[in-house]
Amino acid sequence: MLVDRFDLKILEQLQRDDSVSIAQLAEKVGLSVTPCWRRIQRLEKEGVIEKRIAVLNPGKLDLGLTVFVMIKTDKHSQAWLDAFQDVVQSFPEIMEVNRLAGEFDYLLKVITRDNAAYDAFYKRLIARIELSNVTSCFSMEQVKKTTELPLDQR
Amino acid sequence: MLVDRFDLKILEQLQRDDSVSIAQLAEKVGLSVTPCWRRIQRLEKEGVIEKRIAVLNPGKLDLGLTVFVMIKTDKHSQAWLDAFQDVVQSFPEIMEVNRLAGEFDYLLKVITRDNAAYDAFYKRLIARIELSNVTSCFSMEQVKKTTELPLDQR
DNA sequence: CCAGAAGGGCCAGCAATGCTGACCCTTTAT
DNA sequence: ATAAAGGGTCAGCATTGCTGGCCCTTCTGG
Repeated sequence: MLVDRFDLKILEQLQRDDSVSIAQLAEKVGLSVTPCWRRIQRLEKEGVIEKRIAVLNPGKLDLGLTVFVMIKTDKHSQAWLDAFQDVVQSFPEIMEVNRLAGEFDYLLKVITRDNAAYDAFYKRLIARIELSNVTSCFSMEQVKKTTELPLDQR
Repeated sequence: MLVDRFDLKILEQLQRDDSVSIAQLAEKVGLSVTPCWRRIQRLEKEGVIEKRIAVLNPGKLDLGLTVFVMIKTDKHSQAWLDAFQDVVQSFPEIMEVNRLAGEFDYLLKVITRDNAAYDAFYKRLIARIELSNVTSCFSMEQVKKTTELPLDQR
C-alpha cells in the first residue's frame, strides 16, 4: 500500500484542521464525498492517522515553562535502560524523550508551570534514577511551533 | 475567568481523544450534555482549546529522521533576529524552535526523510543565514512522545 | 433574611453530518 | 478483451451538533 497525492492532500488538511466536515474536505482535495470518506477510513485503519486530538494553549493553562534536559549516563545495561524508560513514562511533565547519537545520550523536553515546579520535578527525577550528567536548558521563547509534518518534503 | 475541575476533565479528555461525541464526553466528566457543550464552546472561544487536528504517524509517511540542531550566533541585532525568524518559519522541516538561556542560543527540532534529506536541508539552512556554531544531534530512538499537557500538575 | 446571579439538569426540535450500500462509468493492467 | 480498482452519483437512515427555553439549586452580597 502507498499514499498517493489525494491521500497527501487529505492528510495535509486534517493535520492542520480536523474540525471540517467531510463535504468541505472533499471539495478542497478535489474528490467527491464518498471516495474521500473511504480514504480517511483507510488511512485510519492503517495507522497513518494515529488519533484526533484537541491542541491546548499551555500558556492559558499555567504551563508556561519549557525546559530541555540533556542527559549523559555511564550505565549502559539493559536493566538501567528499562528503568529509565519506566521513569520517563511515569512523569507527565516529560513530553518527549529522544535517545541521541553523539555527546549526549538523551534529550528530554519538559513542560512545567514555573521555575519552582521545574525544580521540584528535577529533584523527583534524580531521586528516581542515577544520571551521571544533567544539563537543563531553559526555553526563553518559543520562536516556532508546529504540529504539521512536512508532507511536501516526501 | 479561570479553569475549574470540570474544565480540566474536559480538556484532559479532548487532548487525548477528540473523536468522541459530546454525549460520551459529558458522561465521562460527570456533566449533562448542555453544560458540557457550553464549556467546550467557552474554552474554544477563549483560546484554551487552540485547534482540533489529526496526528499522523511520521514513520508511515517516510519521515523517520528527527534531528535536534543546537545553534550559537554572534549576531545579536534585531535585524538578524528578524531574519532568523523568517528563515525558520519558511522551512517546513523545522517543527519547533526555542530560544534558550545558557550555552546555546537556539534549539531546533527538525524532521526529515533520511540522512540525505537532512543534509540537503542543512545546506539550504546555512545558505540562508549566518550561524557561528551549529551542532546536529541525531535522534536514534523516540523513547517517549506525548501531546498531552500535564494538566494534573497545575 | 432576601434577591439576584451563576450554573447545572431536563427537554424539545431542527439542521447538519456521519455513515453505508448500491450502481454506473472510466481507467488501468493483465 | 476482461477484470479489477477506484471515482462519481444518489438515496436514505441514524446520529450528532447545536440552540433556546425553563426550572431548580447553590452561592453571594446587600
